[in-house]
Amino acid sequence: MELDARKVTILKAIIKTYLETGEPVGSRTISKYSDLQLSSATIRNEMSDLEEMGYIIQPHTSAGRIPSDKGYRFYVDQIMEEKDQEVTEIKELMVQRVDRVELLLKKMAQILAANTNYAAMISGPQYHQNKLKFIQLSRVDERKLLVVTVVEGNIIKNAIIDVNEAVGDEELLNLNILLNTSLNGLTIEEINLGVISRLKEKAGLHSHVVELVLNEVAEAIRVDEEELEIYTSGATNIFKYPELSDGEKASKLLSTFEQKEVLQDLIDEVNQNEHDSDTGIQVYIGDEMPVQGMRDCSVVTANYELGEGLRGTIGIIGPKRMDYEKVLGTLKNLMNQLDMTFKKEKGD
Amino acid sequence: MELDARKVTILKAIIKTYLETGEPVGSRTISKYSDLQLSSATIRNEMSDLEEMGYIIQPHTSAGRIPSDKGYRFYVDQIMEEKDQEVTEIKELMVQRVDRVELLLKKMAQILAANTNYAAMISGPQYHQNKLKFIQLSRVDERKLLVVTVVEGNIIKNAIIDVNEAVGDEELLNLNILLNTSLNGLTIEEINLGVISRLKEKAGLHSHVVELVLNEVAEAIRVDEEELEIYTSGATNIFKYPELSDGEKASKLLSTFEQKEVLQDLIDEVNQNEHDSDTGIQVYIGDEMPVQGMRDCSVVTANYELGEGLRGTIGIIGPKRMDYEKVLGTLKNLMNQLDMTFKKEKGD
DNA sequence: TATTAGCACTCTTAAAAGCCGAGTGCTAAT
DNA sequence: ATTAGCACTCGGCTTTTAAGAGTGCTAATA
Repeated sequence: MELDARKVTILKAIIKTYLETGEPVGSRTISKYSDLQLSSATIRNEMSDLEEMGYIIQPHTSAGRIPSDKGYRFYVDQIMEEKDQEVTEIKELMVQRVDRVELLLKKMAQILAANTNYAAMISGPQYHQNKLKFIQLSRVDERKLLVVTVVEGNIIKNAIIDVNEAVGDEELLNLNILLNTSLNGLTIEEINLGVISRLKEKAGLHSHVVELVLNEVAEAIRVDEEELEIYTSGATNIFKYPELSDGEKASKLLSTFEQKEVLQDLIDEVNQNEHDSDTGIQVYIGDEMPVQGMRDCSVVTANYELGEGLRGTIGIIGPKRMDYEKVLGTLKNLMNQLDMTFKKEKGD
Repeated sequence: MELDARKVTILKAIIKTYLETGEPVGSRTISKYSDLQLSSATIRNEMSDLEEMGYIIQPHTSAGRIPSDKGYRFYVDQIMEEKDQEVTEIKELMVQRVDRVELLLKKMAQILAANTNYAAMISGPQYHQNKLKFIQLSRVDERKLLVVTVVEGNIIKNAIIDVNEAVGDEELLNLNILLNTSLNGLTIEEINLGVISRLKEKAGLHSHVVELVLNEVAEAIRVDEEELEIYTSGATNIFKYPELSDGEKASKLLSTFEQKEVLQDLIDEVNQNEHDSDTGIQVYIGDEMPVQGMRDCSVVTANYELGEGLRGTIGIIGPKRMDYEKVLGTLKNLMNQLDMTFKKEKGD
């Protein structure tokens, strides 16, 4: 059977209506609603076809039709091509002074959740490829040193280490100079054994301290990786959608959403796919969802990038009947904003 | 009417049973369950009395009784006196290397939620009275300086500031020395205008930089205050309690729990009361709860202290029929662990 | 006098029955 | 190819019914 223009129109009308109401939509509704002047009987015939083709489903005889996952997929693919703008008020909020990436992400999650009325998640940046920008060693106690590590993108990590040896002021200064001249500009991967042993050699007496410091640098990265920095917001928005908010489902869903590991899995999965590499936006509908326990939902994901190689993932999670247009619009918009903001900062 | 020993026994039995089952408990149950050998009829009479005295309630005629808030209160006060130990496996988890307070708190919330099967919240430390321990200025770009602030308790804050003037290496060194000699050991409040103007004077040429740095120091504190650092975990545990998990209530509750401001209000309230100043543990039951939207719950709060003046609040939120014994035990235990850990570190 | 047995009564909850209406599928007419 | 019309289906809602748990009261008992 052919999916001709009229069928497409009707299918779109069905999905759109369903997105709004959340109720199965019947032939009469479409007959009145859509601009093509057809009787409900005709619509019924078409709907029958559409059902046979797998785009819509009847939850039970004598109910209207609801979109199948395939139907949603069709719809999403359609508007993916069409949409591209729509300016939201995210702009103003972005202007606010943000000095820590963490804060920015938290805020972004909140904005997204508030704007879309769905749940939002944002993974913190994973910065494997990042260059070390700066190391600073300072004494805070007799035998405690503060190690501050700054990597490209101005991500700052602190750690306090116990050293068993006394380190004089001058020695400390030298260590700082040594560390910075040797390591700055290198990526994490580039700091290999060769570099390290050379470093220790030069450090002479205090090679032990160097070792501790390097541990901290590595640790800072490592911790960050396994720490699953994922910010979420608006989880309770799901209560706005009856089909998700009955006890059983809500419980499972919220629990899933609370488990950062699971979200991490989702993000990993998403990053492997990357099939719409243009914008990096992907949509998973229902059973397409890689994560068990969210099979009643859809998720729209996007990759963001803050400056050099600092990239992470955003996800909007909502019911299958989520307003894809709006979500896609909002996301694209946010991406633009981020781009602008960080281009500007870079240009400064 | 007198609350004699037998009434107390019966009351306790009722509450205990109710805590386990979550269902109204009838006279027959108690008659069989409790060790005092009485017929259900007698129990009924006593229950009637207890109801009249306000300790228990009949949700409707011909249902069993459930504890009133007053009843819970009685019960809690009883075991408050009794309990004091019970070692959990929190210990092991605490041993894990924790260098950032933030991480520790997150982990604590998780442990508490997992251990109790209720929701847990922990407020970050509020450190008004804290002494500045150390300031470090470093250059990261031509015109950008990194300001690292360490306060007592090894809380570290970073900020990057733009300076419009070039600052040479030597000048930077001098500024560092100046800042540290002038400010170290002072509390935030002690850094007043007098100190500041003296400082600027000494800084001479770079008084502008000093100003920026001080702004950052202040900002670091301020941000922290309004940033509402509250960590939560186990919100979805409420689905384990049918009386909380019906759509309406669950939604309201979880939303409340998601709003950090509200939780902050709760904590503020708690801190004003402080009536059991011994352990700082307080229990709010039902309508005693300062926060609207959690009136169907109870919350057990405690104050923790990490080292000098670094104090915050912990809350366990669950149904009114929460296992007070366990929660109180767990909390006290955690307090001890914290004390031990930080005493030890201090002694090191 | 305190306790207990017994019984009628109440009220909730669960299941069953019945009704309503939206929506379909099919047929016949246009 | 489209439409009108009609019988039929089936989920959701309300009402009814039944069952069960628990009480309160009274009268018997120790």
